[in-house]
Amino acid sequence: MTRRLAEVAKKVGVSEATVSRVLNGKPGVSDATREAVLTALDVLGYERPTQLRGDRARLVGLVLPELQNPIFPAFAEVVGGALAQQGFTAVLCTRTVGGVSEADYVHLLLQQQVSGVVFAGGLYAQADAAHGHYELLHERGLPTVLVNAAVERLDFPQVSCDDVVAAEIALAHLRALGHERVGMVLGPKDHVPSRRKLEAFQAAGGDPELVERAMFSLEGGHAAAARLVARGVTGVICASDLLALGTVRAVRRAGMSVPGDVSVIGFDDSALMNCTDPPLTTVRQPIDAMGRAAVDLLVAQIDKAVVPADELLYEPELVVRASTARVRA
Amino acid sequence: MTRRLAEVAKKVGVSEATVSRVLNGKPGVSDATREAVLTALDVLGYERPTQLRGDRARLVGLVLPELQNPIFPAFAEVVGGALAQQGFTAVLCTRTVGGVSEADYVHLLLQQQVSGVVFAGGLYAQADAAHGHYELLHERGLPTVLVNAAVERLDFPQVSCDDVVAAEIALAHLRALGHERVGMVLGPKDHVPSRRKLEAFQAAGGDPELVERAMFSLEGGHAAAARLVARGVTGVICASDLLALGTVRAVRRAGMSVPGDVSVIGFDDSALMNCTDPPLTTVRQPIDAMGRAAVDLLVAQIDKAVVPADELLYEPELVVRASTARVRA
DNA sequence: TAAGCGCTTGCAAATATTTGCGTGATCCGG
DNA sequence: CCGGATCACGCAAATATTTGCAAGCGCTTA
Repeated sequence: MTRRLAEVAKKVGVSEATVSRVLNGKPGVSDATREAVLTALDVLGYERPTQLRGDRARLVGLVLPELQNPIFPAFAEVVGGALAQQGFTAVLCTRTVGGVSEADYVHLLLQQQVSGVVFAGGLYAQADAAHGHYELLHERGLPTVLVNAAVERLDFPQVSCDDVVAAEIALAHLRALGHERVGMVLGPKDHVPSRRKLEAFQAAGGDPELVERAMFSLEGGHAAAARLVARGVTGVICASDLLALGTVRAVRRAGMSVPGDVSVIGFDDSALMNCTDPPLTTVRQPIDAMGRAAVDLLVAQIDKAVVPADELLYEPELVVRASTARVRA
Repeated sequence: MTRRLAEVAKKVGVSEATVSRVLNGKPGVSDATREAVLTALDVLGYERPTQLRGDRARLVGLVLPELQNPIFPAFAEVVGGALAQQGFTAVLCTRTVGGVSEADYVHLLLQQQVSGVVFAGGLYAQADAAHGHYELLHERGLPTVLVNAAVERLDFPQVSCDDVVAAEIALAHLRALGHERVGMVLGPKDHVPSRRKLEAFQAAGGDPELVERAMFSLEGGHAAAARLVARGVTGVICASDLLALGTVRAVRRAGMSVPGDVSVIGFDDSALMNCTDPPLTTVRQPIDAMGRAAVDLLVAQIDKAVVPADELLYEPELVVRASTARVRA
């Protein structure tokens, strides 16, 4: 099989130079010609030399809801590193105020011919309306992994932190310290991890009356926790560290102290939570292991392996610092 | 099949010039003619030729040294958002342990046919060795902007925070509080912003003997600050908030308190620095303005405008919180 | 070490698109 | 019905893009 490039060139009726340019994605080739060459390439079964050549770029979309919460950069770092080791590059997609929506990003990634997509902390805000783009991915057979973002109806492989365990150990910790009136500050109503935590909380005997919802921000946590504090809770379990920090602020604003009057537990154990005032007791997600698993699952799909659409549950662990204490007598 | 624009022109019975004007939305075409051309365009399935770099891959590389320091995610969010508004997508490139090097990322981005690259906090660690990939970008004429990462020899447009002012206001603040023995914790020796801060510090009468270097991490700050504390400083200016947090830790480890015995000033004003213990006095970089400026500069280059390779200096401001206090009598 | 092969690349010709300018048509107010 | 202003549009020059030729490069083989 000599002159492979020449052969293709002949078939399309262009010069070798042109085929070469197409192969390397060089500019200076019209779209029509490029298309023709690409087609001929496939027809002749030309084995596209390694890497991204004319082939799908070795890009992977990493869709995150935000970067404000330190857990997401941390996760991006893990996933980005793991992907790099496998020869992929992460395309970071973050929603911004007035910016691009998650669905827009999916279209964009599709256009960029990404090899796969990892969603972390997905689009809960419009749980019902906006599943269209997930289905689109599914139809196109594009490798996809969901992290902490269970979308029940679709069967993508999923990697999650076990929210049931998280809620249980948090509640158990507070109970062991003698707390009876324990409240919860969760994310939006359709945020699946929050919903799961709520269920576990109730199942363990938590009072569903003492549950507040908030946007995932410090300010949101502040507002929600203020309502809880007004109702006399002595312990608060939060769905993120940021919410916990907001809760601390709300407690203080009410003239009380953490953990003197109210104990606060966060979730994630994101960076710097041991530098806060007070150092935050929190439930750590094993993001390192989760990120790696997500990448493994994705790469397996890209390599055409059949990956079961199961949900891998990772066990969280309690990190006790100084925002929880024995309940005041 | 040739003369595609001509073909359309013939079909409608107008000149190529007119079709061209319609295509580009130029004035000087009657509504009726415009309509006719537009229709013919659809009928013939005309596809506007796309010059590769402009249209095919509206990607922009965003190269960051890490994501651990909250300033980088914050910056990524600003830049990503600004790019999205202009119709570009950010490809996040972060160095990771044992992962891809900055030079590797440049090659990768080049292969991806990105429209441009933004470097933030660049490759100072090998100031002399590793400029090759910058030169490569320069040769290829790829739009590039450097943020806080001055590379003197190359002429890329640059956006930076004014380190001289930063050092001056930090030192002035400590002096005003009566501090005489003020030390500095900087980044690696060839980190340009650190070098500039050092120069300004000395120029303002700071003692160059009381300057320590560290890797940009909390632990690095801890180690460097410990040496300073042992030499009896009462104030420490740090080159990042993370270093400052490490410094706080070092002070406490030495059995002293912040700000009671030692005042600490950070740099960046990254997120959550008002939740730390103590809330950190720090020099704020206007990252929002800087990120936007970087994107504007980049897009201008992509649009073929001539952008002067100047360095835009942004003025930092002091944010006084609770890690600085009057020197102990 | 030379020769051959497969591919890449500089260059210039060919081709396509945009734009400055002028012409002729049309529209108005005398 | 005329003169002048305005506008759409084509001509052709200017500019940009596409493509083939052939030289060049790096590799393997003789």
